[in-house]
Amino acid sequence: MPPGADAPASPWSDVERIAVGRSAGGDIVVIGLDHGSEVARRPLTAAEFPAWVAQREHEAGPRGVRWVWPSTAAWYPRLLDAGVRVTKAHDLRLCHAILRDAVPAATALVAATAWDAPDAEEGSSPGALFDLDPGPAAHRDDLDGVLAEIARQDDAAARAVDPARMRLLLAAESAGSLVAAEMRAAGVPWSAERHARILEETLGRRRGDGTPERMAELAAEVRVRLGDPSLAIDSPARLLAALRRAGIRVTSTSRWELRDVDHPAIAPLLAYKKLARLLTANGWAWLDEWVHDGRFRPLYLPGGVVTGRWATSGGGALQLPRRLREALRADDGWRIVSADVAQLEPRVLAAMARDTRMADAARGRDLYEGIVATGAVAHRSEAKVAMLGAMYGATTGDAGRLVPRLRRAFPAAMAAVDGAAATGEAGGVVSTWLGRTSPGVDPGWAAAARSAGASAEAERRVRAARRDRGRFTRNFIVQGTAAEWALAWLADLRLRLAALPPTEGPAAAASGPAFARRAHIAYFLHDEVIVHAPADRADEAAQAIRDASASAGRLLFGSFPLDFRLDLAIRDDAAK
DNA sequence: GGAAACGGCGCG
DNA sequence: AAAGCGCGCCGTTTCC
Repeated sequence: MPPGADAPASPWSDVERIAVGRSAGGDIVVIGLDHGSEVARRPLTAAEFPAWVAQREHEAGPRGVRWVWPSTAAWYPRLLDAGVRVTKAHDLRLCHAILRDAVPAATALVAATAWDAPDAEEGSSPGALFDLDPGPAAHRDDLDGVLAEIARQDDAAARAVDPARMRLLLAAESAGSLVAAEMRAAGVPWSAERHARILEETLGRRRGDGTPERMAELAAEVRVRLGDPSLAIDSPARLLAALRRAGIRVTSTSRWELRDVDHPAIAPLLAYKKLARLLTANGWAWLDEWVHDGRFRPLYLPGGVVTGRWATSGGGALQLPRRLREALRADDGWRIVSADVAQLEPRVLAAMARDTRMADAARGRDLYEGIVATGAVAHRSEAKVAMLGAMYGATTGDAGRLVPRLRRAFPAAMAAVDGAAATGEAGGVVSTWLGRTSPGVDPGWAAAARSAGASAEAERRVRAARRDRGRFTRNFIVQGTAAEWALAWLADLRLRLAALPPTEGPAAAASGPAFARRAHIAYFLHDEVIVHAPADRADEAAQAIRDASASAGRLLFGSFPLDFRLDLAIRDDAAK
């Protein structure tokens, strides 16, 4: 069944496409791609480009324009810096990667190697003195190359297993690239003062040597209680040796193993590790490096994870400790509107597997409570551990014991993940709902499989590798489809927010010219979004988040009767 | 002396 | 020492 066979037309389809590249002389060149386009091939200087884009968007009206460019990361920031946003894009680099893997028949894509290179690092900007080789990322800008790649991708999308779904995926991935660039431009509103206060409350003041007081005290305590005055507590190997000398039988120094040990050194050690983690990951050095003018500006990498999830580069934006979220504060006269999806992955699994029993369990309530209500398990915590176990491939422990109950209660959903695992174990490729494919097996796989009988050890390794891969493909279809839902959510949300009128209240100057007066997405973490909204637009922004989640569900899964519930809050930081 | 691997832990 | 997926980043250790 096509996605949303009975769903509204994609909000991302049927718009004017304009290709963007560079001439041999280095000028920016734009050219309309549609039959009879009014946009003839036209050179523009870098100075002219933003205004021309803005004018074209204006003329196109609410549907906007789809800008087909080599990479959003390379082209969009300069528009945003000029205060210009675009409606839609097609990111050739990101879409190349998807199509290359998902449509093996499109052999022309496999050969087009310049499109496989990552975007140039921000630091090594083009034009850096002595930089003789501009790198593959720059070669991609050549307009003739751009047009050739567009032709290859159009052809490949048409040959996809399901062209409609694939085009949706390409549009969603590209929309994600716009959101990523916009979030970087606007930044996460971050109070360095709050952050520093949390650090000092938790770690203590910094001593002369830079070590925080509280950490130094805890380290000293550990040394005393282990009877090892010179212990290098930050070295796992030495710490392990010291623990064993003290008669503590552990095989590693990780928290989950130390947790159960009864010894006076353990409590201060665990406390120390907790503080050390905060200091090294998000301490004063992080604050100095990453927060400026009240904003944290991470570099997001859409499609950076095999499943289609985003990654980040630098700053660890996707690993911010929960307790530091207190430092995420709205500007004066603005609000933080935050929303996260309740049980996104199980819901996505229910929808993609067309499991109406699981959808019934999920509708209008906490999905885990719904599972309890079916009688499959007795408690919410069991439902959760069983569900996670089903999606991750647990075989032992509580999860392994509970998964069979889910298999009986929700055969359709479980058949989907079990089938994906079986395909993976056999060396096959699986795909998400919209058609992103899992990586194939590496060349060593077949050779290893042949050697399976060679020895008991080889046999064991091959079996383990098969099971590992099965767990990966099992999870891939769920995590990857959840990432697609989230992209659809973001894509729809950014257009809804862009349609809200600008505030008449105070501007958020640090969010840059494109967003200083408008509600904008400030943070995204797999199944959670934070919007920075002017106070007079906060309610509308919250509604936009809800509406976008409903749209995303319809876009991917049509009328399949399942809701995606949100936990949503509008926070007034001034009131706290 | 720098790159890569490792142990550990933060997030979903 | 992980049973059970996907990441990034830190400090230490090891390798070249």
